[in-house]
Amino acid sequence: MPELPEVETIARGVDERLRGDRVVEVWFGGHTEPFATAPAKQVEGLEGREILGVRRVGKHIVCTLGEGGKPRAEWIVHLGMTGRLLVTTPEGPVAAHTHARLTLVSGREMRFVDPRRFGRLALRDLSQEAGFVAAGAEPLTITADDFLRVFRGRKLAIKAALLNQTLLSGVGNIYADESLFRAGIRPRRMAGRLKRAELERLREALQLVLRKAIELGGSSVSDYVDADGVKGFFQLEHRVYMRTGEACLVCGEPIRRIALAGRGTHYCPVCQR
DNA sequence: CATTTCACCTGGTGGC
DNA sequence: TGCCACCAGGTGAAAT
Repeated sequence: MPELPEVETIARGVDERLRGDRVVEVWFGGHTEPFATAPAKQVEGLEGREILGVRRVGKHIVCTLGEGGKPRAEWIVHLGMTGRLLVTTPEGPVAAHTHARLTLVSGREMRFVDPRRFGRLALRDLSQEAGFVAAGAEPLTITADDFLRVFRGRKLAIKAALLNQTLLSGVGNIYADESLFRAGIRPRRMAGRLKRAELERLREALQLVLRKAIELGGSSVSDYVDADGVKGFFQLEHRVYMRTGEACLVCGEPIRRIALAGRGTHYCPVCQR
């Protein structure tokens, strides 16, 4: 489900609602896949702690837990393809595939739901480990020079490069396709062969699309919802993603779909060179 | 090393 | 209706 704008929307929503709240009790479901850190260690880091803040790092949601205002641990949630992080009341019906429930002093509850179980939950004990940092550059604020540097010499398709989280952290399939369309660049072009002007167009298109998507609460293609269960609206602004065979909104040519880097990739053969 | 492919899961859709 | 193939917002391990 979630790329940078969706994760940002959820992180902001959880931060607004739960900052200053305190974890009373943690419940975990029986599936093992979501646990990148042993459940017992996660319980230890969470229970009794105050939520000092919640932020997005790449596609990860980082909840800082502490005592007396001092950070002691980070609970890191990655939503995979179908993960949801919801703030609810304990009485609300529990959705299928709920893997974690955190009851809070305020009487609310935070839930992690993920049908496909590609999502991951981890805990970093800040007395033993450093805080979580992204592997790649931040797409929203990367400078023109750094953007050029990221792709220089790369012998892979620009679409594949955009999806590589160690280069940029946060771009996924929707926003890769949408930014390449707006920059007029074919997804298969080799990253290292793009001209300076093309890469600058791409950076501007990417940042525009990401900012606009955050404003609209993300893209709800099938089942994405924010921390309150509310859908986003950026899917109404998609120009190529999941529009295979439909007319290009600029030139009328049918939008094409190819497989690239194992992902469905959508582009206009006329507008993108 | 850099790059590519595929397995990991459930659920929805569309063809027969 | 049932069955099956294929597809889906991601990523890491294995292969090349």
